[in-house]
Formats: sequence, structure tokens, C-alpha cells
Amino acid sequence: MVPETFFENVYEVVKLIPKGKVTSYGAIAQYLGVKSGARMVGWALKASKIPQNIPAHRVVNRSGLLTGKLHFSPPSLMQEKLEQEGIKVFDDKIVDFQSVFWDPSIELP
DNA sequence: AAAATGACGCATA
DNA sequence: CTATGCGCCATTT
Repeated sequence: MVPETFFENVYEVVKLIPKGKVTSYGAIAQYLGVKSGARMVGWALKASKIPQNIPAHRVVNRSGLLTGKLHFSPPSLMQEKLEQEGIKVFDDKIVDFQSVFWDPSIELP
């Protein structure tokens, strides 16, 4: 363990997600420069397993679907957190996803 | 060293 | 709309 750049980048971006907003694995991957490294982003979160204050519940797949909710301590925590922030979730999917979508490659310098 | 796996994404049928 | 396949990159077996 030495170059945790990828991890740190993912953590930082996820932590920078404004409250009430969400982003996708692909968006983070693209921001990091890895266009098709969406899997790596998910891998980073899984490997980290929410070690710090990583609001991983704000990271969903490109469809706004809570694919990784099953990996949370209580799988229902993800949806609850999102709802607490004002994000509506129906059937494990974010409602009005495009309106709450936050793209780091655009919002961040 | 090679194959398998994965919190994804996109193309095609 | 759903179903299937391929690619991507790093980790693990």
C-alpha cells in the first residue's frame, strides 16, 4: 500500500458531493481520468467499505439505481439516507435522478 | 502466469 | 421495454 491515489481521489470526490445530490461510478471514473474504470470506483468503495465518512449512498450507477445498496450494513440504510437528504427513492431507484445528479467533472475545477 | 471476479457502462438483438 | 455480450482495470485465487 503506497499509492492510494485512486482510493483517495474516489473518497475525496464522494465526500465533496453536495448534500441532496448524487453521482455515478462512471462520472467519478471519468473525473479521475479512467473513462471505463467505473468498476474500479465501486471496487474502491467496497474495499474501503465506508471506512471514513464516505457517503457512498450518494454514489449510484448511471441509471440512478441503488445497485450497491446490498453492500451496506443494513441494505435499507442507503435508501433511508438518500430520503433524509431529500432524494426520493422508489424501487431502489432515484426519482428525478437527472435533477439530483452531480457530475464532478463539471462541478469541480 | 492465467483465470476468475466485480457497488459499471455501453452496444446490440 | 428486457436480455445478452463485450470491454475496462485492479485485486484475488
